[in-house]
Amino acid sequence: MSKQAAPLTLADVTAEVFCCQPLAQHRVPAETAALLAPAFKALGDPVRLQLMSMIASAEGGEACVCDLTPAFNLTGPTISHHLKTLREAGLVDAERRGTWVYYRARPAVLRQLAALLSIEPATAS
Amino acid sequence: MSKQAAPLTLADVTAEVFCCQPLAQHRVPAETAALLAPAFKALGDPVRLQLMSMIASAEGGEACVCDLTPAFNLTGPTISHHLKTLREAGLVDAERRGTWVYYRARPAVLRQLAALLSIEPATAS
DNA sequence: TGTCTGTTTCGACAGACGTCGAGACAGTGG
DNA sequence: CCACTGTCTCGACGTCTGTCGAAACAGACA
Repeated sequence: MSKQAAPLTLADVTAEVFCCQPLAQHRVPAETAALLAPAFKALGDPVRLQLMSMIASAEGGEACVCDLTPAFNLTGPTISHHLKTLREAGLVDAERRGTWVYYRARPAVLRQLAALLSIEPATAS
Repeated sequence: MSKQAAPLTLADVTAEVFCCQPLAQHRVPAETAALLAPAFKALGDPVRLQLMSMIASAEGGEACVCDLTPAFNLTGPTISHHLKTLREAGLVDAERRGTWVYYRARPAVLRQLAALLSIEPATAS
């Protein structure tokens, strides 16, 4: 059961725990890169980027698949596939409540990614 | 010459000009998603994430391909391919000086991406 | 000029990705 | 219990991606 072999993804990480120095200050080590790259890859599709935004900006902090799907000219299975990708990347959590499934963003993970990309205004400017 | 058809990438944008509201505050419109997704996609590979970091954190703000390549167990052409990807994503600029080619990060673009992912600490928490 | 080193382009290949249709599963309501 | 709706999984398809080796290109230097 406990597949130790699985390379450990962001989805497993509590995200508060581990930390990222800004990209431009310290070289990202290989393990960190391997951990974080899938999250960026997940955001690297226009549809998923919009999905992520719709979920993160939804009032109440969560969005129903039934609201997400009609916003695109794509079939249900395709949207579901993209949502799964976001889930596996650790960017969102899903919860079923009755008939509908709700997705909500994981702010801590987004913050980590933002911190990694952050660039301090040039020293003393 | 002026291929209007070309969908306009981040590499063309001055990056100071256009702006990104944080993902979690306003829905990212489709055009913005199409513009920014390639940048995230480019960062969505562990090798490129490390390359980006090595370039951005290099002293003098630039890194030589000759320093980048030996840091990976990959062939020269492969590294060159990844650097091209970063270039086309608008994340880095390249300049040839004599024998060597130097890459430097485009901080404005990184800042844009960071701003997009940034999450304000929950209002009054 | 010719040769050498550093970098990129080209062509090829296996594997991953985005999309779809069909079907399976979950919950609600008759 | 059965039908209906919402969501996900499965299998398939064409395309894109990461990697390589071979070859082309660019500068430096003898």
